Amino acid sequence: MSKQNLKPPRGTRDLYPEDQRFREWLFGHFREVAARFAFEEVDAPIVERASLFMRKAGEEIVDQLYHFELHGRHLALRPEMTPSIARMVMARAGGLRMPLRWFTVTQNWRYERMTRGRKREHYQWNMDIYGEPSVTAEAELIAAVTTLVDRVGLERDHVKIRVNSRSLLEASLRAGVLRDRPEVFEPLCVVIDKIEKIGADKVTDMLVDPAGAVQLDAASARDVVAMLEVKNLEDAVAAAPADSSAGSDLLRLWSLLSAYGIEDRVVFDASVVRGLAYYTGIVFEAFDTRGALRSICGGGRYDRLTETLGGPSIPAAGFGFGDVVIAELLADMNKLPELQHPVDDVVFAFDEAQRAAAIDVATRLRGAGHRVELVLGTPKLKRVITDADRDGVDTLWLVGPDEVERGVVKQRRLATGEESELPLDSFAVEPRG
RNA sequence: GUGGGCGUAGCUCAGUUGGUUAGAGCGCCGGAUUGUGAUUCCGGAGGUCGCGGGUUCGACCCCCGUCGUCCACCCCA
Repeated sequence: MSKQNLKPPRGTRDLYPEDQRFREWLFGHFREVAARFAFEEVDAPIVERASLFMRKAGEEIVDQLYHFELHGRHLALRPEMTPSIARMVMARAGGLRMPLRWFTVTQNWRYERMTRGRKREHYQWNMDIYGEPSVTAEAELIAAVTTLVDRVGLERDHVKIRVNSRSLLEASLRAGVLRDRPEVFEPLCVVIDKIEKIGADKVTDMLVDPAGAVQLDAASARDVVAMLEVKNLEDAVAAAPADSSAGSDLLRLWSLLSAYGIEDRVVFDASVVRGLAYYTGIVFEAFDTRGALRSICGGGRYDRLTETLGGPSIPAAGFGFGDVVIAELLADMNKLPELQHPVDDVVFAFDEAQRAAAIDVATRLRGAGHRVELVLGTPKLKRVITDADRDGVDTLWLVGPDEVERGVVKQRRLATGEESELPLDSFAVEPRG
């Protein structure tokens, strides 16, 4: 046997019990929030036809796909969940009661460079609404995000959500600088998505760049960048063309968010456009207010995706919420939960002669829904108690020679040290779970 | 992709200006008389110094490559 590298591949993670406990805790909150909003969970294969992801996104995404040819088929690990959901909706579009609310918690893969908060595999919570054209859908989605933020223990001012409308921007540009070239709207969004990181001057340069995809004149580029710097909803709405509903949609959204009581948790930001090509309307992203981390989640309206995939036109909105950035934020804020190995009862036979009796006790407890650790060897009692205490065990069942001879089992409550003896063959068990 | 930092015990790290048997704290295992949780004390296991080459009488240390990781830039959810 030659030596081999036993580390997990770059950008992937092993999850030890303490890691997995955290993940299950987080996923539990994802699922519970989704349930409270009456979303149903769905799933899809982690391997899809590569074309599902390449169709709209272009070559850069292709480079980030984990993809391979097998028996002449071009397959890929899913980099995001949205196309799979769209595919599933399209397949049953005629029979689904709209609007439908679906959520997923899935592992996604992207072959790309790693930085803080970005790995090659990560889990993502997606919530999607299909068949609802009004911003009541976006409002519900944003409310779900804030509910999750609260549930995991973050403070109200740790996270805020930036909101913009791509259709507002698009309407303004089509009435102006893009009047004759509507097709450059998407590349323009890709450029201005960077404004937070590279600054207004560089974005202006890129918009003007004669070798670039947009090629505006200098004055138009400055106008566009000036539009993005609007941080005030009223100013943005006032600047919107009269023939667009984008302004009134934004106002409606704000009034809905106010009804949810979360108006203070969203900020209008005209520079938020999101990087994905399929967004068409409201877009939003959650960020930590210190500005130290990447976006915590992102989403928006994507009314044309099903059409783009060759299906019927179905309005849709949704978001993806990753497990990596939220974990880093919780760590930074010192809000990581302390999670124990969940054990309710420990059953201990002092000696192998009491093994059968101990197994019987454990089996009856397990039958009543208890999580029971049966001590497998015969360590010292002191050790058993110390370990059980550290795991937060509720009850220790002591099955010794003395007890068995008298037909009893000794029950010790770890929290109080209180002990009592119960009949071995007929003790009552409180149901749990 | 470019530049830089790092990689020594399960974890966090020291260390040797190149020189016999590589260290600490925490953790883990065992013990401090007979069946009860703390503290303390004692003892123990565990490392081919990321991996592979090279230089050297001799490499954990120097050089090259490689893998992993972090940061910045780049790119992008």
